[in-house]
Amino acid sequence: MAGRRQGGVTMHDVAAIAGVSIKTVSNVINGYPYIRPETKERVEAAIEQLGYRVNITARNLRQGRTGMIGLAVPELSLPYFAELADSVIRAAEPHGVVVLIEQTNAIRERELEVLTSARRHLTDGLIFSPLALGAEDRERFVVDYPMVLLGERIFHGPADHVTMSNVEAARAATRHLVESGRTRIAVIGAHEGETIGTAALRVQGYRQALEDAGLPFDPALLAEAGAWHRSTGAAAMHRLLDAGTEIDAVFGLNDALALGALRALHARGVAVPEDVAVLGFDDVDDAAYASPPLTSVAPGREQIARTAVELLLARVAGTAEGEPVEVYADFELVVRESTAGVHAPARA
Amino acid sequence: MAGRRQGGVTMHDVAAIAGVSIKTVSNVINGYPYIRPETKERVEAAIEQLGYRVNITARNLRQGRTGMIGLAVPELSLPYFAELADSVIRAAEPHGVVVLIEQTNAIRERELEVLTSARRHLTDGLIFSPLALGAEDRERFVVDYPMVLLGERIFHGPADHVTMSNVEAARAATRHLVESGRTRIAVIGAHEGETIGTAALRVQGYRQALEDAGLPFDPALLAEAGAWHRSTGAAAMHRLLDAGTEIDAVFGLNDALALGALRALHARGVAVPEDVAVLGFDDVDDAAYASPPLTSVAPGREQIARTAVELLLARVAGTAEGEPVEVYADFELVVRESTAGVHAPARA
DNA sequence: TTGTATGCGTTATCAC
DNA sequence: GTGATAACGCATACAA
Repeated sequence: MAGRRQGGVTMHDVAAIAGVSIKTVSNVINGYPYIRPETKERVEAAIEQLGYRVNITARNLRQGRTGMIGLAVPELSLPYFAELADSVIRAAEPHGVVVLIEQTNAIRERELEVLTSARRHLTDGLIFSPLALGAEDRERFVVDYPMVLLGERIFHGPADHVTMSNVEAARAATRHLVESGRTRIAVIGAHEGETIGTAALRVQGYRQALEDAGLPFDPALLAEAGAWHRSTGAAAMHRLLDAGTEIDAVFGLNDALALGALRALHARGVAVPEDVAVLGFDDVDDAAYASPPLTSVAPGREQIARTAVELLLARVAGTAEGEPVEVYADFELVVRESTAGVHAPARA
Repeated sequence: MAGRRQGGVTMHDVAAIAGVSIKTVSNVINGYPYIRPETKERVEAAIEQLGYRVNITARNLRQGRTGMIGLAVPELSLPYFAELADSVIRAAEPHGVVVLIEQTNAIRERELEVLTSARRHLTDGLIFSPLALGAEDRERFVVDYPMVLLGERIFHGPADHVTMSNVEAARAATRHLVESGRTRIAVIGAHEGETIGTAALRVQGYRQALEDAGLPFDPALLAEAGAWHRSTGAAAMHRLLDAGTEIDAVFGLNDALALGALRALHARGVAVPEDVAVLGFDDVDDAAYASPPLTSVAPGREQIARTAVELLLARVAGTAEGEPVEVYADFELVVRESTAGVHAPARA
């Protein structure tokens, strides 16, 4: 018995029972309009009786499409990507498309493998959020299937790209801190020497905002954090405090970092927002429930997901052709308690 | 050009270039040992030259297996399920199996749809964590494909089942609170009138622990929360505080509820753990980074994922037959600051 | 060691 | 309106 699973009942069986040809069964299933009602009923009865379900694999082979798209992200344990995956699945649903999720763990080899895997033949297209590959790998992204890139690793690449205005968003976030009287704003999550990627763009926005306000830029306020997790955010915050650097605000380059910093500040008895304001980026669900609730930049996740799915499916359908497009999703600064109040300048 | 994507190069093309038959190409790809080295080289060269990749859909149709399993969960935005999905994907990987995630949003119709969808033909089996369906739907779970159930909605059902000892775990958690001197322990997330499901089991463990300690059970300490989100946890906590119920500990039936309660306590100026201890369930990543860090029950997520995948694949391969099995994963109480210190009884 | 031929379960192209 | 029949791309029994 260990062989015949999944019913094994085919269109032929249905056709035999209904006393019609296999083509007619197919017609009924696919909603072909010109069928005599009684024929249709007979077929439907047979389908019901046998518990028949179409074999999608066979249909896929025949049609050359699978109704699946791939989504490659670092890992679902990271709330941002879990929420992104949620949004992508929801966005694909109305199109009758399901999502195959692949985790790369931000490992270079795995990201390369995603691009060339035989699985690419199993999906109609790929939404890819690389974290390890970058501009220097540009030619690896030249592929023969529809792809939409997310994030800040590749710009003007060979594929459609959905991203957000990181520089502008970070600038607006920093401006918000400046406007509430903060002058010694630390940044957690910097990647030294990097000129491309999320960190670099957000630091750039931060510096622009300082410049806008006529505030000096102090490198001592930049704290490194390779992986953007809470633990690294907390560690970086501790380092800043240990170094005795004067600080009245912290800009975590993502929420995990900011929440980690929040935790460290709390542990050290630093009051938030009274002594130090904290601001994050991504507006994950957690942000609203931190103590105090975390001010954060909402990157328009739903919009990013929807846009990515639509761009991808348009390429799949062949309705979109030509040059890759670049879409910037809208962002919004969500102000909460962690940056509340007007601060008296550190040095009067 | 909007038609021929994905190369469209087949084994026939490779065979033609290599000057061999399609069978030989197939042999090379599938690692058939008895091939003359020079033949193999020629084939590999042709594959390289044409950029050929096997069409998995065709292979699937031929072999009657897809190398995919389905994972149906409420939603990935809930950290517990995001982390579970992560673990399932990782557990499937060494078996060369990928995971198709479907979200049910805990909606009854969608959970039923998962069971009967044509997509079931696309996966070799299903790992299903229902939240809306229950024991009364037992016969809906009688299906003709391999399935492993997760959670606490169905016991002794028609499919393999991986779960945890909710009663024991809740009992151990409550005992921990009792042992640190707490006597007025509120529970957040109860589902009134429910006798089955996660909430009922955990409340049962809570009551057992009270009984063990000779403490009375006070219904006023049970706070309802339909959906187990932070917002509902916070709301329930506020209701308890508003009601003036005397409380020196809170047991959130999951971490989201506990974190919401933590937030509410903080907002009301109640000190944790000094005035009120807080304890959660699931040990999601957030728990360790709350303020204060949240004591929680770790439900053995990795073990659950691994066991589920292995059970499922054994059924798929036909190496496991016979009656459904029921596996209880190990749990562990992770004690953190939110329950620290020994509390002086509320009433001396 | 390699080639030929058949079928997996659909959909599509024609006839009828 | 409906029915034969040929693909879709691969794996495999059977030959050679």
